[in-house]
Amino acid sequence: MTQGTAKAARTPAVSRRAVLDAATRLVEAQGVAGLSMRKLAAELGVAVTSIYWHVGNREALLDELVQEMVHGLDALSPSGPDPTTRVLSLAVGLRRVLRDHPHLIGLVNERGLTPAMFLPSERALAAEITAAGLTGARAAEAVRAVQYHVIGFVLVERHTDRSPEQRPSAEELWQAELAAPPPAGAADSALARALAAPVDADRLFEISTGALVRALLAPSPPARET
Amino acid sequence: MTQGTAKAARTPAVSRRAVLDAATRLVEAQGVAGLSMRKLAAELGVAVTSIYWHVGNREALLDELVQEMVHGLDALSPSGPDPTTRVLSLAVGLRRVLRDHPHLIGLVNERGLTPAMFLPSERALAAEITAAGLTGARAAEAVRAVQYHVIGFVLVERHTDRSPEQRPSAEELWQAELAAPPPAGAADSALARALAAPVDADRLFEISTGALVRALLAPSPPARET
DNA sequence: CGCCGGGTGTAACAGGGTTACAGAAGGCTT
DNA sequence: AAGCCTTCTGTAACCCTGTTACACCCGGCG
Repeated sequence: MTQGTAKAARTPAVSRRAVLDAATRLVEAQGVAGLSMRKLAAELGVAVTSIYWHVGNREALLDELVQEMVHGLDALSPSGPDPTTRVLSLAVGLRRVLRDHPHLIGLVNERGLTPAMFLPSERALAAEITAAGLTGARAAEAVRAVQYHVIGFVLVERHTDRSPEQRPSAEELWQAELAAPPPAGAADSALARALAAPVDADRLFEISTGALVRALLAPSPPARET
Repeated sequence: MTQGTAKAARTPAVSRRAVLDAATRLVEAQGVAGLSMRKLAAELGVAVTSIYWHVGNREALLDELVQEMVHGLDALSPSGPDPTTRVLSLAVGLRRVLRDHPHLIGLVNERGLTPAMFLPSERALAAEITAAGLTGARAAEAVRAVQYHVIGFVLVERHTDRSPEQRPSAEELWQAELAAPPPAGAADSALARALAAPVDADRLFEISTGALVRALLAPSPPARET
């Protein structure tokens, strides 16, 4: 179904490509929830059934979008002199790609394509972490730790980005904390002031990822000595 | 609107509490998307408008649910002898609570209540990190790094949990990697085998969080010296 | 007694995904 | 050339969603 292998009969009003492009545009503009088959048809000046003809389904349409977007993740190559900075460069690149397609993670999540999506970066990470001297299960844990950290970070970022009006914002909450002097445990006013400031996501990512990677690639075993 | 302060006239068919409880049940069972006002009304044996009378809105209803659930996050207390293990215990507790309410994060996210939700844990983390010797901006960065890490980890976990059928599972992908010997960079077969195994989330969380916290609380400054 | 107001129900609106069905138009076979 | 077959489009409907205008019931109060 959907196209087959024969040639086009009449000159089509829309093509599968046009539908996919318009859908991409809609998703990028209004999010996944903003993609409706009727809106799509209206934007293309076409009846809804034509959409259904070219891409069979809303699910299938999203599937296709995800497949296309995921291919943008293949070109991740590390850079830097030592393994630590190379792993960090991979993490930074992965975050950048994920941030550039904010709806990608959600889509991939709904479609259950997460493993396939992250295989390329997983492979690159594995190579660098092997080069750093880790092997076997230790290396696998390090790979996954970095992956989870980066993906999770972007997910949190996306969450905070998507809610423009925070009822009691973190800033307000911590400024209230500053007002009431020392009844709770907020003794360090500099800390409270810093927590009242908005998050510098770039810097935070650099710091936390750097700390994680350095600790993971350190020679000492991951068990703590009290 | 919605109740006011007067006494009940006739014996009401449903109460605000009953609506909230039924809604909680529905959300826990079928997720946020599974909560529809009509389903809710049907389950309570009542017309839709009654739902609207007691809780004004779907948004308001979800708001209320979130408020109730968030209060379950207040009781997080650290345990352990040294700051590192105490911070780790906070991280573990936060992850446990979040995992126990899988829909909580999504709800809170949609409602923009994330800062309020995580203020208690933020406060506890700040206290422990201060006790570890960090101050001011450094301490704030550490607090947020741990927070982002834990929340992100749970988000990733939730994502992987919610998709039961992964088209090409990570296991299959890495086993295919094992079959083709050394054309790509997958030299370490033990690593590939480890990556082909399913993720042990508990262990991974312990390892990655431990590494992160230990690196963050280490005396050396977070800037890397190339 | 009549009025007021809390609480409920009926029915409708707009907007979503999806599809049964009819039709148009070119390519192909006979 | 006639006719069928396939591709593609449009109309109209079905069922779902959130939401609301309106009428209604019924206990308390003046």
